[in-house]
Amino acid sequence: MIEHDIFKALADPTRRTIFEKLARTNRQNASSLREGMGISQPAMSQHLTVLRNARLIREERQGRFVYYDVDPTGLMQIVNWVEKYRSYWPERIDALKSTLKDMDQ
Amino acid sequence: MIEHDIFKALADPTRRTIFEKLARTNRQNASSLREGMGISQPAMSQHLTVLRNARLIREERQGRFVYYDVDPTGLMQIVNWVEKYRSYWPERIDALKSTLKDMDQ
DNA sequence: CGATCACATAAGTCTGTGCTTATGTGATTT
DNA sequence: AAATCACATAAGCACAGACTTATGTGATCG
Repeated sequence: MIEHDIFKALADPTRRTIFEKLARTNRQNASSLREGMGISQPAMSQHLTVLRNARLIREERQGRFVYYDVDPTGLMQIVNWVEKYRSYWPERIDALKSTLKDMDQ
Repeated sequence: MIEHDIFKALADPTRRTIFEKLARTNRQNASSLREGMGISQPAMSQHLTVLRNARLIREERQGRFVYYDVDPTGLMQIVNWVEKYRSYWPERIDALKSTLKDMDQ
């Protein structure tokens, strides 16, 4: 089940950080992603494998480097999942959205 | 962090089943939700607490019964999260969506 | 060709969590 | 009031998973 892999992958805060970091900078290899994160090289490698299996990121090998970027497939799977429950979305979506934005502060 | 609670909550297959079951039937109490799920009453109680804390469901106490239904707040938080990465969505969204639908079969 | 690099895999540890049984709590029924 | 119900909480167990150090692998460089 792909959606299971996605939610599992995003349930870990370190992996969400990696994903968000990768979403800001267009393309990065494993080593440069690791900078400032305070985790070992194997830990990063394992996290990247989980994110890749969930199709949230994809890799592009170039010599001895492996570059990563966001894979839209995983994101679209999430959109697909929430849309199954669209009937529960409130009518005034924009109002709720700004409320949620305030909650983040 | 609310989004952490949401992804954690949805990372468990039993909790996704409960949520989906609840989304199909408008309102149900804990006992009737438990039917056919093969888990103990405390397990159900614990799962419902996790889903409620993530604001994916909400409760309405009525005497000794507790009825649950889908809380739009959690769903909207997910929409909010994925929309941060909207720039990565492919141009031909509909095409990808039908591809993903085929993958589910 | 040997050394070094970027990354993957192996193996072990420790914490988190999903489950159970047992028991508590408050509302309802008889 | 006592019994029963619907559900919550406590405590303990077993497995999953996030981390580490050690080592393997394949590409690049001097």
